[in-house]
Amino acid sequence: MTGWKSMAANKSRKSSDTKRVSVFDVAKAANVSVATVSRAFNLPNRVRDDVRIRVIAEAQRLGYTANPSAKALRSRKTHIVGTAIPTLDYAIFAKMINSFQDRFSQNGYMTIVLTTGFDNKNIFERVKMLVDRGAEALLLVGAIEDPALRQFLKDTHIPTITTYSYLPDEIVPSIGFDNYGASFSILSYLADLGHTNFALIAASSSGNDRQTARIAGYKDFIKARNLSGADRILVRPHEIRAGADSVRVILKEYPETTAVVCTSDVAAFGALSECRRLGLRVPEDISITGFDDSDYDAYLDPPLTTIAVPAREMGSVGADMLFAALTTEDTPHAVKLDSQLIVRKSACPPRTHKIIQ
Amino acid sequence: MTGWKSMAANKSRKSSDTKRVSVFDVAKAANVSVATVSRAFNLPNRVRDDVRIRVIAEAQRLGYTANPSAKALRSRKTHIVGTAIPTLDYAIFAKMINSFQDRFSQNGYMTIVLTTGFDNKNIFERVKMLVDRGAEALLLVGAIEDPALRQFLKDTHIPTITTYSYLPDEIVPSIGFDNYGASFSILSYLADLGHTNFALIAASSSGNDRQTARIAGYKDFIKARNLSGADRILVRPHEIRAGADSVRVILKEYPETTAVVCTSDVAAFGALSECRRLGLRVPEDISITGFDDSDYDAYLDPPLTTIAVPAREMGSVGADMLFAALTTEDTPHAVKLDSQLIVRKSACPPRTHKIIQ
DNA sequence: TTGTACGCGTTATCAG
DNA sequence: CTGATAACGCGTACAA
Repeated sequence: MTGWKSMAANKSRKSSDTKRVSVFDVAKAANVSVATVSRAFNLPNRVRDDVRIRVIAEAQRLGYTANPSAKALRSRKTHIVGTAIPTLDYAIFAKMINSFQDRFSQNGYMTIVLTTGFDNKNIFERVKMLVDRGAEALLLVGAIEDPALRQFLKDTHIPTITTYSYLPDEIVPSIGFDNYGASFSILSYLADLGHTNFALIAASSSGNDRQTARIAGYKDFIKARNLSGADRILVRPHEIRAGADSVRVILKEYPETTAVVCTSDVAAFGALSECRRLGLRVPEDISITGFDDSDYDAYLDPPLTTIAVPAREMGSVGADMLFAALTTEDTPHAVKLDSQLIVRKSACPPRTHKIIQ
Repeated sequence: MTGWKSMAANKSRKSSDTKRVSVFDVAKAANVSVATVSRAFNLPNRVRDDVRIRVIAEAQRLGYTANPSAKALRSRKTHIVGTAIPTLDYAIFAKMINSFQDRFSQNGYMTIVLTTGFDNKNIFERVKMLVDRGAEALLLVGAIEDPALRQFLKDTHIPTITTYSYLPDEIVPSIGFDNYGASFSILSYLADLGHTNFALIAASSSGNDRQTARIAGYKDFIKARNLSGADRILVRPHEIRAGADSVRVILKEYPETTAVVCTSDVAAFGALSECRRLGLRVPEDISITGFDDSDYDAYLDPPLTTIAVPAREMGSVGADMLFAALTTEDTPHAVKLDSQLIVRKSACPPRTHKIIQ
């Protein structure tokens, strides 16, 4: 039990009884100049083999590791990349960050994550924090809604990409999929099944272009096909409970509804569970669809029909894109990933019978 | 479309056409020395009011923000905290990191996250990465299994805490709950219901003290009460599918089993779903319990009886503990959080009938 | 209260 | 291929 705590109590010197070893120490030990030590690590082929080997050996023996701050100060490279995402509590973001971080760390970069909530109108402050902290590149989510942030990005030229939405007209490269089209494809599937009466459970679209696009896709499809339900839209936070509440409202207010479309799996899950609690059969009495393709969707009762979102891929290829940008390689301006309709069992042709309410 | 890309293509100068403004620039603009500028920000009360105001104003106007690397180099404070966790893909860790990061960022610290997988025997490398990168403090998960890491932590005295397990004898402070006891409490509940034939679905315990403790709790309880199933233990990764596969094996190999205990909710969820697929009723035919209390547990069919894990709390009070340690305040050596048995509907007294296999 | 000057640990630029 | 030395941008004795 002689951990750092006993040390910390000793106010005189905090965690540095044995002062950190620097290039200087290694230089002395290896009988070379500091410049050579630095080169031995950073430009290995510009130092004679035996010297390099000796230097590295001494460094190893002394336990030397370059001070990242000094390194960053001099080289102007922090090797830190910043990410601003709505939340880690939501599986798709966690999944994306997980693969992003995993991939980027292979390039010697560390990932700082900052959560911002779902409304992109207020992320400027957070993003500035990130770059003030030395982030060399940025990973964002969705469209850049704040004009101030947009201007900032233009001015500073800091490599940035944005994810989840395919945004060919955005000022920074994007990697994502067509949220509008995804809505279309799921509505199209339901319409082909024979549904004409829809309802939508969505999250707030304020500063959230993914929700905005999904909702727009829903509305436009319905209008285009002359179906009904274009304004049967319930907006609630991304929570299971919200899905449950919403479906109850739908059943009561719009009993003609035969298909409930959700812009997230959690909402769909809540809706599913509430229907069961109410004694309604899904999909026989009512069809329900999700969005995300969470791991558990396939194991639900009934298995959830949904849209598969390439979360992991956005993280890993997003990392590659950003790294390419960092190294001045050419980067595609926008890459469009597929979002696939996953047909399972939570939707079927509309009921022809009455449901007891 | 004049983002950073067009700039990056211009190899001559990357993202710094307008060179960063420094204390020097502000000093000049405000007609004071650099020292005063520095003081205006860091020791505000040691500079005359009107001067300070002028300096801050000029800084604002020029868009000055201190270079974090220079600051860190000089002050020996990076304001970065490192976290090494198994994965972000698993909700409880994501949840913990989310609240940790949220809390710590309020203290002006940035959080670097590095994933390590579930086996703590190999995290030393990753942890060293973190401190080499300037992490002032560390958040780990579970017992410190690697002697090299243990020694490293002792030598460097870098503030570290470990989470998820209550570990009063660990060399660093811990915040977590009694995993062993949690197993006991769920087994106890099932035994009181009348169960005598158990099976366990667990994850690998290699370098994972939480699993080790939960498995030990399971075994010990069964032996202590002279029940059966102490060695009916299936070890599979934390995946839904693994839970499904496992329960099938149990049904086939150990048909006498009436209660399946899982060390994670995902496993339990998979087991639940597989039972349904097999036409078995839960809990009438077989009882199943989970571990974690994921958000969706309450909405499952049947709602899952499980152990509630204080993930969010571990993150936020863990952040507080670490911050206290960083500021040389006294820190409790180990804080024990509650893990509560949440009784829902996935367990009941054992069947008295035969189940069709 | 303010300014001068030094050093934090590296890397980059020159000579040699 | 190697060594001396000048920055990098900031905080802080010390002196004024």
